Amino acid sequence: MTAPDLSGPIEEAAKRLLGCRLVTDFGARTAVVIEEVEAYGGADDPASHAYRGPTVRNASMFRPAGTLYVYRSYGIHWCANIAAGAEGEGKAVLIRGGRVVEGRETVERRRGRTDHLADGPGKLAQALGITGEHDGASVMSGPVRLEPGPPPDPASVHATPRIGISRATDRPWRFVIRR
DNA sequence: CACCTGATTGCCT
DNA sequence: GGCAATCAGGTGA
Repeated sequence: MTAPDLSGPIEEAAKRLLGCRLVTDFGARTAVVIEEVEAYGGADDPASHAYRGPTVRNASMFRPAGTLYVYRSYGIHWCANIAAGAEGEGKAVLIRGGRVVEGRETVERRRGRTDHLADGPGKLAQALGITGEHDGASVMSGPVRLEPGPPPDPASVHATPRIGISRATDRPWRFVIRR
């Protein structure tokens, strides 16, 4: 059991995160199995926050693979990414959705509901208690941990265009596990 | 089910 | 000043 390989093409790194677990332990241990991700490139990807180079906000994207990049979306939600590729490239994988497998009661309390607990990037971050204070942490050793899991059946992995973006909409860089 | 809208904050143009 | 990698609740078919 070793952490997934996040080097190489960003789409491959993204697919390798499917089936892995994202785990936090803030008061109680909570975990999701990652079932939906999106790949974001660096200077070559107009849809990426890293497209125009490093800024204070996106600095974590340019750090070594495995660095958390947490940003605020629409002024309300937190969204969690994992930097990938080589240091300085600005590539990252947005963790868009997952299935709660540990700490369900804690998650339900954080989410304020018992359904749709982590089926969206903002919901997943809230479910695990991930906020901007975790930006820049390592998922190998920090408070938000990436743990390996059984990879999904390749036949169940579907590629679609990315959601909610207006540029580079032709790239099928969203990957979901469907049965 | 599809579609629409309000909430709310920080970044870049 | 405009817009954004969203969510939740509403309406109507």
